[in-house]
Amino acid sequence: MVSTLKKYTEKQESIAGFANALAHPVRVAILELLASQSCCYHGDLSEELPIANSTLSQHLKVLKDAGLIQGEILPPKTKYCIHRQNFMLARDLFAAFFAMKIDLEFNKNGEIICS
Amino acid sequence: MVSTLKKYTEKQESIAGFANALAHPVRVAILELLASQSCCYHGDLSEELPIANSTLSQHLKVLKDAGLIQGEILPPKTKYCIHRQNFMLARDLFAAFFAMKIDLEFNKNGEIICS
DNA sequence: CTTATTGTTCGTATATTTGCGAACAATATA
DNA sequence: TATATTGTTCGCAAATATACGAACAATAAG
Repeated sequence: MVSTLKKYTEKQESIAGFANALAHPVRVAILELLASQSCCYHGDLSEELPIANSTLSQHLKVLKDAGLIQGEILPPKTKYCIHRQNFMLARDLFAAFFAMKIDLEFNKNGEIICS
Repeated sequence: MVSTLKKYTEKQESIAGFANALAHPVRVAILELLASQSCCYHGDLSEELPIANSTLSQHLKVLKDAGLIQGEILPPKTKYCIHRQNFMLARDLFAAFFAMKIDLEFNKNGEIICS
């Protein structure tokens, strides 16, 4: 890696990364389940979700790689929890992003007035 | 379509859909540019972003299909704006999602205590 | 009518995502 | 040691996503 030419800001990359982790409904569901129960075992999640066990493992890996959850192997079970600090980081990033000022002006027909 | 068996809730699907639109840094950048200038023409965006024109069109289509922006053809130019209502809807969905209660308990070693 | 301007769509190539079953790993138990 | 339990990883297939240049469409300008 000679030169790391950054095309986007760290923040943009971070938002995109977290968004990517949330870009599948089952992963949203997983996070909601983890949050509602504080912690969950793979087996608990498996019972609630309409996907194969191996597929669940993959989605959990995506969430883990994104930093939104953490896993702990307690053989023969595996315990997953929300990664509180990163989850809050994601929350703040999205909040800041969506707080962008959107100053649109409309004419009396409801059409947007552009400069 | 005989039966529409829903595997996930509407909200989960919506969050995943909006997240998918934000899952690429250039699309985050596009929204930031659109917000900062209220409106933008394709050409304005093209100058700011490190991608080919045709690629930009595709990303704009993703954002449009997700409902986050709206486009208006004013030949020979095309004007894009943030879709204010849907943008705010996305903001609220994410805010509600991230507002989930995460009640984790920790022991004195900083390890998470699970039920 | 020809040419220039501005974007979109098409065709193509490559990479990533998603999903599943089978095989495997690690431990506990009989 | 054999067996059961719990998940992960592997291998494969199908679908999507990403990117680009070329071709195209629509209008304005010469």
